[in-house]
Amino acid sequence: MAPPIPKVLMVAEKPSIALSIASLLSRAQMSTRRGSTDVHEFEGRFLASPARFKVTSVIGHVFSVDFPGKYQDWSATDPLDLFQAQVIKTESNPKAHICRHLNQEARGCRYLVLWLDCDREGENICFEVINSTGFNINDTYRARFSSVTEKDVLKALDNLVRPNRDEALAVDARQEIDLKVGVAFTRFQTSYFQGKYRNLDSRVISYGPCQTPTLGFCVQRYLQINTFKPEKFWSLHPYIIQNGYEIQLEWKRGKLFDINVAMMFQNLVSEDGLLEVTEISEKQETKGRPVGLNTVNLLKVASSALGFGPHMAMQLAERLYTQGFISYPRTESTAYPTTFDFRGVLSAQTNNPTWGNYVQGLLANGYQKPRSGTDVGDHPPITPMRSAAEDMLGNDAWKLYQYICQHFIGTVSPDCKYIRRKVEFSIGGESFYCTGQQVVTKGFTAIMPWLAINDKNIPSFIKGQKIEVSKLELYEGKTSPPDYLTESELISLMEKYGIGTDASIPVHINNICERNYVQVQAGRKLVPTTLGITLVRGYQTIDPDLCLPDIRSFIEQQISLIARGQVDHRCVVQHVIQQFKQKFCYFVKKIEDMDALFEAQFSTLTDSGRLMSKCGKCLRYMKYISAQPTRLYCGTCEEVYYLPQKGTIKLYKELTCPLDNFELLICSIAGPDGKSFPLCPYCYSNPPFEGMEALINTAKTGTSGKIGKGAGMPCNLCPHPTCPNSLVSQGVCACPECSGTLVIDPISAPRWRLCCNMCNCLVFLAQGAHRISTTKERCPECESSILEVDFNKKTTPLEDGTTLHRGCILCDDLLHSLVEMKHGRSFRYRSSRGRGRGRGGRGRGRRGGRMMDPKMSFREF
DNA sequence: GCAAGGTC
Repeated sequence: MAPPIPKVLMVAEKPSIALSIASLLSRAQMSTRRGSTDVHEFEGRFLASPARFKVTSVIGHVFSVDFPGKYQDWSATDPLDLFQAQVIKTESNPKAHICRHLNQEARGCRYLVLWLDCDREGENICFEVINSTGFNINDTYRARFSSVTEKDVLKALDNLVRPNRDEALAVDARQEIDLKVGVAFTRFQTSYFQGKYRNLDSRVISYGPCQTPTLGFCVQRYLQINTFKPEKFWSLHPYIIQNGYEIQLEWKRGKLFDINVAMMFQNLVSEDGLLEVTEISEKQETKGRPVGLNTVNLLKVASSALGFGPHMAMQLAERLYTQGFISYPRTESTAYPTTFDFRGVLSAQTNNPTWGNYVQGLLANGYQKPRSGTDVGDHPPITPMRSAAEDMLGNDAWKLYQYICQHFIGTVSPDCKYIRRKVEFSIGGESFYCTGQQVVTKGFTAIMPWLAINDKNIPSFIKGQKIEVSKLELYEGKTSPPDYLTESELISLMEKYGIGTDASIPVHINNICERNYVQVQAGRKLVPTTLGITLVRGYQTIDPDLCLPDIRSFIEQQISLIARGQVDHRCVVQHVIQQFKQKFCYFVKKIEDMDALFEAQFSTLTDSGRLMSKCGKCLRYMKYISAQPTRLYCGTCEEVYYLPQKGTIKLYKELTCPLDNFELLICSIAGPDGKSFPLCPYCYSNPPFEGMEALINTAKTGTSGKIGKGAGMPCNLCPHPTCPNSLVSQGVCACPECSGTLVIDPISAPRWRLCCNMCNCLVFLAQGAHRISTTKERCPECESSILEVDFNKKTTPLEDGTTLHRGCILCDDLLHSLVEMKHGRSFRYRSSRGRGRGRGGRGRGRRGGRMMDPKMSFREF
């Protein structure tokens, strides 16, 4: 029997590329099935033999690096240890199950062909795929293609190479270095400064080899502005009247910074009084059409002309791309591939109401070959694909699409040509001039009118002609500081210094905004905040390298040694990590120098905040710090207690926690979906019962502080057996929507409600009742806590006009009829499911060494 | 809660 034809697995970097490659190789004769990513199958030839192809893709990196679990606890890890820590690779997107998908698709395949982007990251993803599939390197090939065109794809398949392990290892090195350096500095800074200053409004004080130099650029400009000393200058401007027009002439010397010298020239000129035309020149100038549009230039235009931040611009571009209106928006290249179908792309634009006629003209009269640009070998420049109308895209996306179209049309339009005239004059031994210009060919500026050159007419002169000075002005000016860095300028600087990539530049800018280091102001100018300025000034004081762009270039240059196979990967990582470790140690040693700057800018906890509740340790009042993250500060014990970050905090009836004697607080979240719950400030940060952390982490109350070790246990999660505020006392029944428990909201009167202690579920009870409370009794049917309701005398539903009623909200007809679910789901006793398991919870303490289930036992009704 | 890099 003939051997079965071999199967070839091909993997691309993203689903769209897999689809294109499969369509090209199969001439659209493939079958497609769904998986984690689509798989396209067809028959063809591979290595000169018949073969069956399967083309699928990853979605970017399969893995990312992290520290093992034991390093995840901030308080239990010395950041210094991170430099020596092991790093592990975990799946970047566990829900996508890409690793499993690749492994499954690889089964029964003889060969692996990797169609990843042709850069270091792509090479690294090659090995991620190899590791996920377990292919032997001898059966693994790499296709190198610079565009997804039939010609390129076929050429790549005929010229397969091997994946480049050195380039992949360079990326591994970068990942490890970035992780260790970033996380170590971030954790140290955050822990050091947070909780020390009241108005420090950032939850994380991050450091990163890209984000920090990015911030550095913004602060550098700020410091330039702040230290700028204006200087006076003077300039001489003679005026003449020629053919009835008054013209101001420019001085060849520009400006002078010494008034005496300037006045001397003024005298010379005014004594002469007669200008002589010494030179008349006319020259044709060209303003060149643009090269193809790459991501960085798109982002710059989006920020400076359209008012979209890079983050938003990329989101819009991404959507336009997935909807097929534009080509792939992440590219560095500005050169079109030789095979680019200009006519096809132009033809799609002939119906556009704004530029359709212009495009028809280009098609009829011949469009220009675009300027050469640079080809980085990634993707073609960003161009329109399908034609669109404004109502198909929405306002913002339309603006971006419009620009992309205009830019593309501009690249195949003629250059703009204009005539520049210059007339030079002499008087008293000084030279002056005036210029004018006249457009001959609008060229691409017809379609990109914001780049148009304005005509400026000057009257005609004759060489040797003498003209009287009508007025002589000695202009006094003042040098002015630069303006804040615009986002567009920042993008240029980042590109120039190699900070980030086309895809990550928006992320870094977004980061420094979100961390509250800079703010975007009108005109998309980046104004650093006090925090941003203080951080950078701190680095400048301790170790300026930390915020300079060279820190990135150093890493890049080191890992390039690996990529070129010149130095062993481990050696480089060790060397670089050692350097950063030393910098880190020095930074830690000198942190007080930075702290001095913080002290000057921010108020310490001790001198701020209003008195709130009593500390259980020293019995003195603690101060409430309302700035994020909200917390209590005990000045006597010098302790900080974090609080829920949402809602208002008040003292709760001067009640105290039976465990630690701290006064209880009540947190109320306003609004129709609001709720309130008591908490002990000490227990909230330091849950008293073992095993609570895991539970707290699953509670989606939106209120847990998530700060400090084990933060986030309010009383409604507390399993204390006798405290009247604990879950055990206040819990009523299982939440119908999650695994939590419904608890009485103690201050919800008269709109009585139960709130889930884990999710946002709300259940409204008898409205207007005087009092609703739990009792120690339990419903024999469903084990819910029996409620005691004291109805209002006027509105009581009880027949004899009495007000007191006891019952189960699920099984008691009267109470159940008064229950109303917030989101309209049914809420009733389901008798068919395993009840009576006898796990009576209330009043029960520890059993068999394990914590009592704090969700209470009536979960399974 | 932490970096930077892919992509969605």
